[in-house]
Amino acid sequence: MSRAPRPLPPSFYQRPTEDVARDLLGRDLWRRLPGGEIAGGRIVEAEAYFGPDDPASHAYRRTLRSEIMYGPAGIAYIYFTYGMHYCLNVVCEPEGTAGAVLIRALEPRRGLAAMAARRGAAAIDGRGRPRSEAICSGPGKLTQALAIDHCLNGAPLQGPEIWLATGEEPVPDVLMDVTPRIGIRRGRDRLARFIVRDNPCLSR
DNA sequence: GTGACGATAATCT
DNA sequence: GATTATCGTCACA
Repeated sequence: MSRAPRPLPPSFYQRPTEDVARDLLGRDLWRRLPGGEIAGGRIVEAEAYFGPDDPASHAYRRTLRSEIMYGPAGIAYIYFTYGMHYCLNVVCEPEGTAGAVLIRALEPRRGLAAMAARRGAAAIDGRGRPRSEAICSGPGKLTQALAIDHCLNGAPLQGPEIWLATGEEPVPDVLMDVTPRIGIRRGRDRLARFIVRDNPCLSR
């Protein structure tokens, strides 16, 4: 007996950010692309960002941009950075407490050709086949592959444009690893990056 | 295989 | 005016 895949409910996200980040490994992220096709895959890398005590977090200071991290859980926080890239976060914690998880990498499972086409030459091999380890192996890559931009900032994560689901392939505890976060200057000491060890689709 | 570097614009001081 | 939760390309080994 198979259950229809159902989106993770807001209560999933209304917990300590670190718990959500760890629990997101192995879950599926799906996106209805502008053409209507469903694309996405399995989360293999995620980072937790906290509140006023975390200098790496946008919520270190409460500003117009970071206000969304203080809001209700279960919605998307998408920001633009380096003049070029979007990054996808999921807002966590009860309303009033800041926290979000940055989705950093997916193992592509569906819509590979469409995602690879959006990513360009770097995601296609010599024979024109999608390179699965190059499609969603980074926070900027996966938003490009899935057509995620500022228009989805604040969108609910229960669909229909974007949603997360239980996942068909859970991650065994022995394959989960924790490391410092990537690409930050302050807050490097904190172990808040969660990965599926040795997965070929991790970011660099 | 590694490391340096430029692109490019929103956000904040 | 400085900074940035990134990526692809280019040297060089």
